[in-house]
Amino acid sequence: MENPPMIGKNIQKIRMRNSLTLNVLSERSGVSKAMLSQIESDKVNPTVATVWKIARGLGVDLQDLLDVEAGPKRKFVINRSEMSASLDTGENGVMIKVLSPLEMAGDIEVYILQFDSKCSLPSEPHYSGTEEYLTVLKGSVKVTAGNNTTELHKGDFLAYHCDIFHTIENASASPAVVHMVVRYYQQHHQKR
Amino acid sequence: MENPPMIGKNIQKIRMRNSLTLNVLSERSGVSKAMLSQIESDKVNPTVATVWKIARGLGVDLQDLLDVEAGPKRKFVINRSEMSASLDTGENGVMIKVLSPLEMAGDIEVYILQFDSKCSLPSEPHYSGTEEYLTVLKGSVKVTAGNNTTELHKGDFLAYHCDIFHTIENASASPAVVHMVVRYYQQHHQKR
DNA sequence: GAAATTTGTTCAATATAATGAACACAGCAA
DNA sequence: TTGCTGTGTTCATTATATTGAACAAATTTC
Repeated sequence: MENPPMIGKNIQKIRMRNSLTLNVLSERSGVSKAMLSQIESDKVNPTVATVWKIARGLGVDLQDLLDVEAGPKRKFVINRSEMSASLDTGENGVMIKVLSPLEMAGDIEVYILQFDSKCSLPSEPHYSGTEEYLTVLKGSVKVTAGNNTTELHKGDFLAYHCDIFHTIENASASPAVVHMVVRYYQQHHQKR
Repeated sequence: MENPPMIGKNIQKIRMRNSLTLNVLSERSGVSKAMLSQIESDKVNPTVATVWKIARGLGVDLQDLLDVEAGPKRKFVINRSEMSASLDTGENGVMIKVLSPLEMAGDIEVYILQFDSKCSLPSEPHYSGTEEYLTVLKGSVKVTAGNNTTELHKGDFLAYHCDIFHTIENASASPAVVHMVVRYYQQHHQKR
């Protein structure tokens, strides 16, 4: 969204579609008829509370009145060879492959984690609201978040919040492979 | 969304997370420091234009400031045995295991797809904005979306929009296994 | 320690969102 | 024609969002 949203036309479109009159919408929403007219012709900058009332009166969600720009559809193919070089985490024995391309960073990221025997991968807390989805492809691992430990074996799936310190550990004598998805609810950006 | 949104706390949370001061955010957004303070303490009903400026200054989308508080934190462990029975798709030869629990349906869903040799899985268009993330765990598959076909081999990763008719096909003579994540951008809601 | 800088908060003034009433223009009935 | 009922638009007033400056409290600097 590059420009301030043009809510006026959206509201009018939805109102027309439902064959509602300004008087009726005014009654249903609690917003004066005059205000509705001025908003629809983009003559004023309405308050979010007012727009919310209108959305309620129309029976739609607030998001529907704000311009939801479709945004460019993305399609990324990452061949195994083009894949970004494996990261080393300082902790030895863990190989991290980033499957998702850089353009998706901060939105949703996909990794393959390869654990040697007897090694672990600690993680700092991510941004609040972030979630991780683990699928064990080979071997078994122990996931500890806070004071909560879960043991996972091949084929198991785990979804958990990761805004606290957490660690993934392979305590067994054989290697383990984990598919991991990190999803950021609100995209983060550079620090000051 | 049943009550008018509490944008104040959301704005403050994001600003704090990025260690931004009111002065800095004021410069970046073009909204006065005084206004920012009052908005964060929910003392006024800001204009949509103002909130949009703030979102721009924070580098986030307008939706992120209006979003209702992120519900209860979830943690799901799905053992391989407890996993929902494999779905049959009508098309023979494709086994679909749903890793993510029912509570996550419509938000983000995780599957393991097992393809026998020479079989395919067609899919109706999902909701607009939906994306799929494929990781090939074994074998190779061909993904066709619209008139666009991509060939993937073991270890490859693919991210693509799936609001059009698309199909995943295993043309080879050996079975294939695919890890698939479906992510719905806007939660769908009831029509009027 | 005191002064200077930075934090976020309130204050009075201004710009403007929001309102109810009056308005203009339609279609429709006598 | 003359009303009459409904549409959406402007008008004058009120309510309030927004601002720059002044403010107090915490932190840094000398």
